[in-house]
Amino acid sequence: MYIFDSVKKTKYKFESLVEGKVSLYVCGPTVYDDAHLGHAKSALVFDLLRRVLEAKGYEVLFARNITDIDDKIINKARDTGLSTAQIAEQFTAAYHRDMTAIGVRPPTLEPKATESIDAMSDMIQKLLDKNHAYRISNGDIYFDTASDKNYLSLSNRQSSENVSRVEKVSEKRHEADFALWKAVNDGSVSFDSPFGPGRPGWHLECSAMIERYVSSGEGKYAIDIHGGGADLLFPHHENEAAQTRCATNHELAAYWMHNGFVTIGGEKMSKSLGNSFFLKDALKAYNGEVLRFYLLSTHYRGDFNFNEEDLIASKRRLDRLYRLKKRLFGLSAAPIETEFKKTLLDALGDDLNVSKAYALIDELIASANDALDRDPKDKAYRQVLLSSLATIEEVMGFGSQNPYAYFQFGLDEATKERIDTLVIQRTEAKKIKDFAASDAIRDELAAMGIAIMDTPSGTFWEIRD
RNA sequence: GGCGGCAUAGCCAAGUGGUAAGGCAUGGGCCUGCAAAGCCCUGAUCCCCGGUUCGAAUCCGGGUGCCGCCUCCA
Repeated sequence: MYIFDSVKKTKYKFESLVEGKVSLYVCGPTVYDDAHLGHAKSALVFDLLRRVLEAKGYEVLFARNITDIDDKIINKARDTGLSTAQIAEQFTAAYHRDMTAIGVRPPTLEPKATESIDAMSDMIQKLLDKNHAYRISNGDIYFDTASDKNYLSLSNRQSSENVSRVEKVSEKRHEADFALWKAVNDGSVSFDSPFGPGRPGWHLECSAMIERYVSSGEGKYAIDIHGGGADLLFPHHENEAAQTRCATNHELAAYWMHNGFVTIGGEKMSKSLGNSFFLKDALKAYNGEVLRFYLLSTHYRGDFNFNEEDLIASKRRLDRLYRLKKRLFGLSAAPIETEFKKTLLDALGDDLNVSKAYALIDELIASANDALDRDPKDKAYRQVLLSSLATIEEVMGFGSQNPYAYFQFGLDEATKERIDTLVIQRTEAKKIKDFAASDAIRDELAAMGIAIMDTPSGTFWEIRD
């Protein structure tokens, strides 16, 4: 397994801290709104990484947090008249629903910020004890960036001179110092702590939860891999790393991985730009697996420019996998180790070279169709093929749906029945060689967006894009 | 201004020294009553200039263009 470390900017052979085990932590969502395609991309990338590591035999501890307390959640609660807990609960459920739809498996651990306040208090206390943090008169506690000689080493910034746009607080020792704890005295949402009522700083959450739930203890690093979107490298991950480094005797992560952005028209998709494309809306028009296939189709480190034409091209590519599945429908075989699995994992093991993996899948499909044309009854071949397809489902996370249902995405039962009836009528017409009638029915179906295909085992139909 | 990324056929996109994977679209063939599906065939010398090398899309230097981080952000 090779991984590109986005801090050292080099691809390295991956060696886990503990033989046979991997700890992976990814920054999860702040649950104040629905997930957009950028959230989906990030979740998909690390879901794929986790699947690949597992397929390679590692036992993976995969943690992804839920930030369920934050100014944005408070604002949303105020705007809607709901409580922050209700907002957080609502959008956590929405997040889970959307992630499930695109085949992102639930993480091993999903710690919530509000349930980890004591872990954060512990870390703040350690930082205070070691003089890496200080308290100002209103009760806020700040991290002293100047006290960490390695601060800015993660994001490769020379000095904090350019880090001047953080909020101005006169009592801060340095402009770059960031809040660990915000004291609350006005009765708004707060949590009890040894430092009085208040709320934790965002950067602190991840460090504290990693230390509490994931860290293996006293090695050189707390965890193997820390992941997230490229926009988190600075300041979020820089600050996380500083907190962990100063509060404990270890660095935060042995490897850092950052995924590129989803862009629209070449510009980063973000809430602040107002060009967000919500996953739940995309899911109304497209099968979740199609979105998974599409969003994973290019290398994770590059930016991903979303557009519907490419999405349709991806859908057509995935369609081919499902047509092959139709040809094998109902067949099963005991899984065996295949050469395909080895080459697929080799491709993905090279810093998740998905393009290469997709090419292997395309080639598998073409050769399988060819082989099935020549000899549909070759049992040994079918066993190998079924095993290869099972590998695709397990590692890539797509291809697991019923192939007939896949091609009926979005149709209601009445429409399906209507189509089935027409197909039967057409078959009857064909039987008596009334081609004018059968072609007329085919045209009628085409007008409904339905394509039909005659095969040796019967006539099948598909919805067209 | 500081730091970083990207530029490969109509489109998407692999490929870090030896003469360009894969997909979508296009055109052709086989198959088909005709189609669809499927299979096969079909296209680029890799942004520009210079350099290193027997040899570079791949390394170095200089340009041009686009994007991102530096503020919450996947």
